[in-house]
Amino acid sequence: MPAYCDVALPVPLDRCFTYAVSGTAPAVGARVLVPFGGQRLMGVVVRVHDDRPADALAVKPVQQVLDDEPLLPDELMHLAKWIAQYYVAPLGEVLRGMLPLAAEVRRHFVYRIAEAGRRVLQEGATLLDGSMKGGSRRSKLSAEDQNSEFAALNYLIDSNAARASKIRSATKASKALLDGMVRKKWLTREALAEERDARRIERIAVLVGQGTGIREQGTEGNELGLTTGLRLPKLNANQTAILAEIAAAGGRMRVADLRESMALRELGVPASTLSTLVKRGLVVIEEVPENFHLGGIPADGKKNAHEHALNEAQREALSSIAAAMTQGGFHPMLLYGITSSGKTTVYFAAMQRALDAGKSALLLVPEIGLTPAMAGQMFAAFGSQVALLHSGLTPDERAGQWRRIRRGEARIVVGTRSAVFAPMVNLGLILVDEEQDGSYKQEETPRYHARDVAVMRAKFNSAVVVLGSATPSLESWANSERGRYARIEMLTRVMHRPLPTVELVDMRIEFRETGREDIFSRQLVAETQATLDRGEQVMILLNRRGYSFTVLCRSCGEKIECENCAIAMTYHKPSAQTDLHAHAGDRLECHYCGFRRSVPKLCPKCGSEHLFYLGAGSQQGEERLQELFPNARIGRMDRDTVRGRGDMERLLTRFYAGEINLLVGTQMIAKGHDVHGVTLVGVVGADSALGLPDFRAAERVFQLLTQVSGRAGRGELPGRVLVQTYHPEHYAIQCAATHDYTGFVAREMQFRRWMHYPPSSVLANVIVQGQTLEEAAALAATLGRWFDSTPLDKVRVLGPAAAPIARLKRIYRFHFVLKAERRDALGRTLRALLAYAEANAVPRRNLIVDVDAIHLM
DNA sequence: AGCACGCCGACT
DNA sequence: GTCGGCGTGCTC
Repeated sequence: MPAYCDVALPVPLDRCFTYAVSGTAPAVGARVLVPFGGQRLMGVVVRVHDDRPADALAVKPVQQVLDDEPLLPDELMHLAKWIAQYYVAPLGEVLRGMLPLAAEVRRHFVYRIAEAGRRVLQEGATLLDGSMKGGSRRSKLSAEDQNSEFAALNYLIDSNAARASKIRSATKASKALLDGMVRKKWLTREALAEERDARRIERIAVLVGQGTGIREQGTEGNELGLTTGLRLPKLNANQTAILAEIAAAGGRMRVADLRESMALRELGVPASTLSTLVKRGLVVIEEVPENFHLGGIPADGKKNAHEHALNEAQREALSSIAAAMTQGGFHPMLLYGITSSGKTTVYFAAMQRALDAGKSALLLVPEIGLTPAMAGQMFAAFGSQVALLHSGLTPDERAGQWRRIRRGEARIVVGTRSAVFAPMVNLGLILVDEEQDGSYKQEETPRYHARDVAVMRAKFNSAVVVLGSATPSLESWANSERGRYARIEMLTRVMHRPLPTVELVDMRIEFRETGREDIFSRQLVAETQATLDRGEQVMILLNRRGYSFTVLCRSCGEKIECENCAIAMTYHKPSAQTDLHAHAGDRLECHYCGFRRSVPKLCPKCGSEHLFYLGAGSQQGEERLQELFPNARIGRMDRDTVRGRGDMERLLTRFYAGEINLLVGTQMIAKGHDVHGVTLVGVVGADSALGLPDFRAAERVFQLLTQVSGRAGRGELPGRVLVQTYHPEHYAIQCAATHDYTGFVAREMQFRRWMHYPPSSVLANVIVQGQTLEEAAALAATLGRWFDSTPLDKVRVLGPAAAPIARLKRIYRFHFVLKAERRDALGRTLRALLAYAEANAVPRRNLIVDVDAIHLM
């Protein structure tokens, strides 16, 4: 019987730890609770063995095995190891990201009184007196806190050990105060961790007498049909109403639903009425683990309903995907379908085919793509087989969904980035919608790209993976050119609607002719007016939020920078009522760290009063549009007006209903909304990104322009797009204007080849950070010396250089960019670099390794 | 990453 | 002389 197991723990260490097991060894893939340092952590067993560790004395025992069977199937363990290797990330941190079951373990500390604490308490009177006199004295504690300390000591002398929350409620002693007492050795603290059932308990009101046949005897007794044989106590109107409600629901009803329904009827039945009924024995409350609720959506949709509506291109796409599934084995595919070609319909049909074949299917969508409308469609089509995984779930809900999927109850899963780890049973199909979307890349360790993980997962599962996009990333396009991905094309819009006509407005000429720096060109103003006059709708993309994105001092030339970041601050005007910010005053805001400050009257650097507000954001755009079109019904969509999920839906609903006929916003408005009344799309300042020091700038601009253009003409009427630009000759702009994806790709590939950027190379960004400029520079120099002195195997290194954002949240940053022709060479170099860093006092926390970085900031 | 342990300044 | 600040180094 194996005596040891290796456990991956969620700590930034590139190794596992060995623990002793007693009795039956846990399975690989099971979670365990283990002591680690002064804490208890949840880890995942990665190996069970009998190899006595070199330092056998140090081995501690596993505290508790949390899963009898592997929680993570082999497939996901394999995937985790691949991610750890590929992204140079600790396995334990990868596994933590895969398991949304943190809610099932409760970690806490218990406090006990120590010898010193008892002494303090005994000598309490005198000590207290003494210290009170010193009142202010050395201790920063207030008299109140000191009293709490004594109260806590008194409390703990009675109750042997207690948790912080308990002590707090009894004595008002905060956790910080308790930890202070631990430092003074008055208390001891012990880390504990234990399993808990994360399922929500739901309360169900059940009529007493139900199931005895009484109810079924029907209406002869009285309208409640439950009185026969029972002495009917006197009931008031509220009580009768509740009983009637439960009876109408068949004698059992969730308490939450009951409340809802009583409230809806405006009966104003107080919650206490139910407890009265319980006390009187007429109703019992059952507590059962919560099941999944569909909120009244029909459980099973019409089978293959979507396939009826398929056009020829869609049918062909579907049959390619279906054929791959039938054939079996790993089939990566790129679905290149122009905007409004109906990719979503194909996804639905393909998922249905997977179900028909007894397989499960996973649909990944960008963060912003999982709208309630989309969720509604999923439920309508697949009913209770659907599980949703998105950032809006509480940890408990997430755990609940995860379990449903793991048990095989949910065979259709829709979710954002981390849903790529959903524990699907019999996975047959993975779909990645908008595969080029940047939100698939996780911006913290492990820095994986969900699209690439999806491809590997499909490979490990011999499944079909479909990457869908109107503007595929260059990486995916290159893979399809090389034949690594099969390419499916859908090049016509549904109903044969024409693509919108795109016209460029050269803002240099506009300035020359008007002599003014207006946000909106004369042409855009005129066409907007004409479109609104025809009763049609307009969307205007203004891809910066706030009012002005820079405040410049005309005297010294400095821009006002954030205190924490090397970033110009954005000016936000006093709130229009559309802003949801609680304190939406006149302010400057840093869009990277959230820092806010008041708007200075004088330049903070030189004291000049000649401050100049530069560049128009969406807020200013809205204001200007209100001046230009006083009769338009204007809406604004950006992070200031859309905070929660519901906000976006509400705004879109109003837009859809025509309550809004002119919508201005940031790139949020470009993503996938299907509003049929839009016939004009205006694009303002989207090309400013072309000036950024970012090798993907042109690709991003092209994608954004294509996406937002795709919002025009989705209904009966043809669409038109006006793009205001200072770079009308740039190929990203030109190709977007002519709907020429392949033309764009050809030009951009050439650039990437020349510069050895992906997909002509593989790339990693290594950021070196420090609290001070000196520290960061010194660490960067240390690594720089390694690069200088080490012969690298087909890896080019750029740097050290100041990172494009040289300071972020008060951290100074330098970076290296590594480019290699081959993946394995890059990985070897990164690992060697980390080894050198460890050996040369460069702490791991000062290094960020970003493999396949999507931006180099 | 936590969290321990250990060395140093501030105040009785 | 003690407390509490925070810099180094380890975690099976």
